[in-house]
Amino acid sequence: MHHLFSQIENYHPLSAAAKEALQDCFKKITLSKNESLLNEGQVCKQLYFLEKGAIRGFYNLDGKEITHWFGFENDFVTSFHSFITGDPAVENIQLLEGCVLWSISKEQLTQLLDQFHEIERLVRIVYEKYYIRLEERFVNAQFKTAKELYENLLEQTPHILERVPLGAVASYLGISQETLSRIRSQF
Amino acid sequence: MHHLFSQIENYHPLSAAAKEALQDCFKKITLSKNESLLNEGQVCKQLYFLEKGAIRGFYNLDGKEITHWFGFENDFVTSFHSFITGDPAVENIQLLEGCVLWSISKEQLTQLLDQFHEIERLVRIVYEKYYIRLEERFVNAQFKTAKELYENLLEQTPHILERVPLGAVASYLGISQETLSRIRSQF
DNA sequence: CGCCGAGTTGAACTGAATCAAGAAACGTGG
DNA sequence: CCACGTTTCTTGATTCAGTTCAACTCGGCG
Repeated sequence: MHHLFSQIENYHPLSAAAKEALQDCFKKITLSKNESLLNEGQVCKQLYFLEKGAIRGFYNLDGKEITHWFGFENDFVTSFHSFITGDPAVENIQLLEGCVLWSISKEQLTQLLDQFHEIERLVRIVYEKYYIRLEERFVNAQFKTAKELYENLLEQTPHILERVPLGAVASYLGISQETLSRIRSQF
Repeated sequence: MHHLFSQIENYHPLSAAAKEALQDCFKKITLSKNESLLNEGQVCKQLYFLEKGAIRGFYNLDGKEITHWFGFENDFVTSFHSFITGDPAVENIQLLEGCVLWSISKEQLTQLLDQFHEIERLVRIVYEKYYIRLEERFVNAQFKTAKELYENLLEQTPHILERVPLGAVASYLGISQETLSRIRSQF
């Protein structure tokens, strides 16, 4: 739990009271490779903090699995759309490795947001960071060649290439697995 | 100002005190077509609410202007990355039509976030909505043909096609102006 | 009236997808 | 610890959607 809070306080420091309240909510989960956190059609009612391991979010398109995000150590993970709106998720969340997670329910989080201004702030700041991440990825994705996308990945998030099957990386970049394989062989 | 608050309270209702404080901060601005709200290299220190008109955000890539978002009536508008991080913006913000805007500075907003939990919540909820929007657009953009992108635009945001020059729409969709022109002629 | 920006149309080119087959790596049970 | 089947990755040949470059049309505005 130590680690969880040191990461959280990287975003925004918390009072003892707020930490205590959070402590009562977060539950530790350990799952093994290939297990699912969420299947499409379900409503995502949990927010997770990923302490150790790797996770992917993917959806099905014409019989293919399109991975649209990865989660690694110290990432917050959820099916954002479903978690916020309460709609059934269109995506699946699956473990790429055995993982150690901390879980909190939407209900619990909502209560904490009511009770603690500082937790509302924490969440606001986390959103800012994640919005910027998504924006950067979006701007990057458009108007870049497959080779440039690969180079960006190599520079910015090389751990993805090391820990994730090629097919998942390819769909994440928006290119075919064959193309990614060919590009990689040039390096 | 009436209108501004009715829109804001669509996201989250506010107490009289919070509204009063906001009222003191928001300043009305009227600008005409083609004027700039922000140029690349500047730090964006203002958040705008767009009451009337149309705006685009674009950046330069290989001598081309890539429009990556549009703002219309009732949108919040800023150079998000720059506003949050304080880094110089890579993008420009330009009016596509004459606009009526309400402006608040980052400094002012920061103070309000400290004073009012409910404003912190308002902002948090606005972020959620905008994050979901961006996510949807991102998922849409990847793996769709030019024709599908056009059809989506027609269905979901036809006002963009009606109020924006074709070249800007094309770069927004991530396709060339010529391709967009050809596709449009098929309908 | 003639210029200028915006949009259209045509022809050639190309990056990446697709289809197809084979090689390597992986892990599971005998 | 090896054999077999499955999944993952590579390589080749072909095809195609969309880009690029270039010329042309159209409508407004000084």
